[in-house]
Amino acid sequence: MSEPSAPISELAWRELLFQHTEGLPAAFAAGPVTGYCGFDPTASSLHVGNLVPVMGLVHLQRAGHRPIALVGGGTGMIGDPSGRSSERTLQTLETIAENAAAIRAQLAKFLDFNGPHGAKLLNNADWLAPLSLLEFLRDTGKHFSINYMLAKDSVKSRLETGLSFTEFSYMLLQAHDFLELHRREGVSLQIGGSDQWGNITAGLELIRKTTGGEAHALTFPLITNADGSKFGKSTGGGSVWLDPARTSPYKFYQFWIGADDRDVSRYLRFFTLLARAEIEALDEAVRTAPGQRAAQRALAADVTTRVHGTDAARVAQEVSALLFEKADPQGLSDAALAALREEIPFAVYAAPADGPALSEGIDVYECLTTLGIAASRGVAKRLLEQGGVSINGTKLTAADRVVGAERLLRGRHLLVKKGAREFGLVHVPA
RNA sequence: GGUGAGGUACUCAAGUGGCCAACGAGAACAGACUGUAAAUCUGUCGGCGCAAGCCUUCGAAGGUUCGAAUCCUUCCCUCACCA
Repeated sequence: MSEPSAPISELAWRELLFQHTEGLPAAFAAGPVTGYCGFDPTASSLHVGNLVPVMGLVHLQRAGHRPIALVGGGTGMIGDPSGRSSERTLQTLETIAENAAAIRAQLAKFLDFNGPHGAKLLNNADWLAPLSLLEFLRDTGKHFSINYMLAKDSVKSRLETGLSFTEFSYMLLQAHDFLELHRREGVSLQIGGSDQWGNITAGLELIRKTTGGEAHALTFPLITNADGSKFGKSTGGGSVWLDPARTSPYKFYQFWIGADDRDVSRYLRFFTLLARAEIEALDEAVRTAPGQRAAQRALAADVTTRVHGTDAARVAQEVSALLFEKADPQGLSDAALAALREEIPFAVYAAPADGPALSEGIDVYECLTTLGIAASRGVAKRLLEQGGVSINGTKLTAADRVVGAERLLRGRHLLVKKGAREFGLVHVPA
């Protein structure tokens, strides 16, 4: 690796810099800096909204510094009031431990754990759990005035609606973490979302008071969507998770493909490691040929590959090409066919009692109704008459009510399509 | 509790004895166009049926009639005004 360089300029052009302490550029210039970022184990998976701080750590490492990801197994038991309008529900110890383990595994995909500035994953439960209350009050609490704590935005905004002593104490725990990491690992930088500024600076304060050492803070901007919706929600409204069991790689890929033209340039900067020249070329492509959506494709391919791996990303692309770009279903890979079954309605065909026997062919009405694509046979019929149905990529007419078995795809499958984007997959037993 | 108005298909809303599966608008769906965008234009829009046609619907249940969403009875519900 090259000499540690300041990631400041890199973060700046990527528009990832919200604010940082004054001495940070000098600290970066002086040599490798160890920086950390905390992740709440409130769920068993990270979601795309967590990706900004994750990428922050990645940039730190790429610039020759040493990143530490801290899973909040201890603080997760308390709950950060920052950016929250109401008290958090506490979670059980077991849930938090499980979540922490799952998040660790996801973070491992982004960071390099080998080499002189290899990343490290820590859990603050390791030192917070054994910490005694008296010890905490003497060593940490003593350094903070209530006035100081009340002045923090995270607290101030909650004075009206109410805030428990537990959540009020949160910033001290986070400060304690920072100090602990400063001592154990030589950490001198904490990064996080812009809402973390208050908590981070509490840590700087504690480090300065107890050790006289200098430490720094760096925060990222809040991600916004151009249309005013909340970033990280799928069209259905649910969060987009990194866990493939929660959000399939195909849906994950589609989330990025669907990025608004007005957002895609920023997202490329935030979430990919593409070089500046490449991203600027894609910006240009959005301006000159928005219909190509080259930027969205690049974004989706890059992020999906990093999170789910090359194979899963390829399958997601293949399925997307089939469903949205009229790719030939005959060329579908087995993996894509298997993925498809999970994404679109799937049914096993049974010849209807009053319809054509299986030997005569496959009844299209039956396929449409059992898949739930058409509410009734009458609707199915009208669809066919209007040219709204195609099978394996070929448009059917009113005369094609029964299709021959020779049209089945590998594994005796039939890809049924209604209109532009509603699909179903039928398996026809031999 | 009293008086008045009303309950029609996904929504709004016509229809007051046969021409009503029920005007019209919106939504939705399909086709053309398109960028997995938006707009626009065309078509469809209770079920079964290739069709002729049949079946089930107009708050619910009964009744009158050759025939009812439309008339009568009872019941249920909503809204408005008065107390």
